[in-house]
Amino acid sequence: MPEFRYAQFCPLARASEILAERWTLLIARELACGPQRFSDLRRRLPGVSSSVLAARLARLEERGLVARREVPPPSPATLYEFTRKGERMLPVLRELMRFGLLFTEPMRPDDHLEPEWVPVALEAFARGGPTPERTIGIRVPDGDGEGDRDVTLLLRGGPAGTRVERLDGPADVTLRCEPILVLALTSGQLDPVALHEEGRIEVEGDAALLRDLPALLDVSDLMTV
Amino acid sequence: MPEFRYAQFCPLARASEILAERWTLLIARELACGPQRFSDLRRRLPGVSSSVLAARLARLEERGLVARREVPPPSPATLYEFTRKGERMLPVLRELMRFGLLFTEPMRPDDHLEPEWVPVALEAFARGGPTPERTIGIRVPDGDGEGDRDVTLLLRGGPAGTRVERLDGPADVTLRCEPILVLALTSGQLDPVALHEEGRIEVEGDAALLRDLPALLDVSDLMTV
DNA sequence: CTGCATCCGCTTCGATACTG
DNA sequence: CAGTATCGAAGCGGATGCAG
Repeated sequence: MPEFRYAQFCPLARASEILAERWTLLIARELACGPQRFSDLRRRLPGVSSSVLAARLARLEERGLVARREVPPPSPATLYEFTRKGERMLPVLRELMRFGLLFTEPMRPDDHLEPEWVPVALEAFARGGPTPERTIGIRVPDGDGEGDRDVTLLLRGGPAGTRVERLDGPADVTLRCEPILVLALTSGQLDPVALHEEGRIEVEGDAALLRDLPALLDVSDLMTV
Repeated sequence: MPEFRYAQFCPLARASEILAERWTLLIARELACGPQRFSDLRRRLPGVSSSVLAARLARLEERGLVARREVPPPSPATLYEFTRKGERMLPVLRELMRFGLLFTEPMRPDDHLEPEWVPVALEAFARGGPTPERTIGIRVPDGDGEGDRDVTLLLRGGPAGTRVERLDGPADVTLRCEPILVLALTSGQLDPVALHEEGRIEVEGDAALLRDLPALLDVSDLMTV
């Protein structure tokens, strides 16, 4: 299995050899959602071929960025997960997400959208400076087979910036909506009060508090110029 | 000219479509050194074919990330440079450089090393927290045709972190050495006093002050675990 | 079922040659 | 100097096969 190399003594070139191949960064994003099986990854990455996925995982493992863990019976499986070294990719993913906001809209006809991407993305967009002291809960339906488990997160504003916690809990206001609406709401493109009145989102608490969403995140800044 | 697309509504996927192709990130690094001509880029990126370089530049221009500027006679040329939008790539380059440090050593036999990469890399490694209040000058010889112009920079420690200025000026101590030694010196792998005694580096001022280099930068942290 | 390996047709890449 | 043209090689997506 040959591997491409740039003849350059430069950390950027080394990073590009490892990460800048087709699918590799998206595999990393999936692992940032937690350990995944081979078949999970195939389902969550429509279009990837099994041979390429196997090759990428093997390469990441060989580099020490990803480890496999065998889950014993009754439902045996191989889980792929980040090593400590692999977690070093997370800041890279963060900046790529922030950069990519410039090109995210419009949605394209066949675009897939995995609910679990929402918390990972919002972590990347969390504002660093002081933000309004609000706790906003977000739930997006994870409708795999109508099991209707929600992906949940808490956005917690504060003087040291916004923190994202991937769990459910008490909040000043809680929003439940399709993942496709999260970007428009966090950027301020769509008004949560209007959406609530139209019945396109579910809100527990005062929907007007959701107008603070853009203040908690860098989304609107990152989507312009 | 077809373009690859991931069928995913996700900023990371969009960013990967644009940046995670062969050579694109390295082209961006060159533009981070300043405007460049087509032939500059070819020389600084050994191995890139003219057709791929042209295709990448065309794509970056079409995305609004890079602009061309015509320089009028007497020495007419086309310069490629970042747009404001293109400068949004810089944080991505920064994190990739920081990640890539894990895989930078060892140098490979045919590795090229452009002196102008040094200031760009050190900007990426500048420590954010309080650092010793020292000003350290670094000069690396840019021996293109023995013109012996140096690439110069100042590393300025302070309570708000280390700043990197790409210019010459007064410093507590100034180091002049081959670019290949900069990584070993800034990570603390090699001792500047010993190197100075061996005559492998030139120093103006007290060579012992160069032992503060690792404290000004994140290099040693980023190269481990 | 899961976790791949193999084959095939298509796209992309690298090297060289050539042009305004 | 700034690219385009060409062509063999490598990489990729999709389908299929197969062992545990």
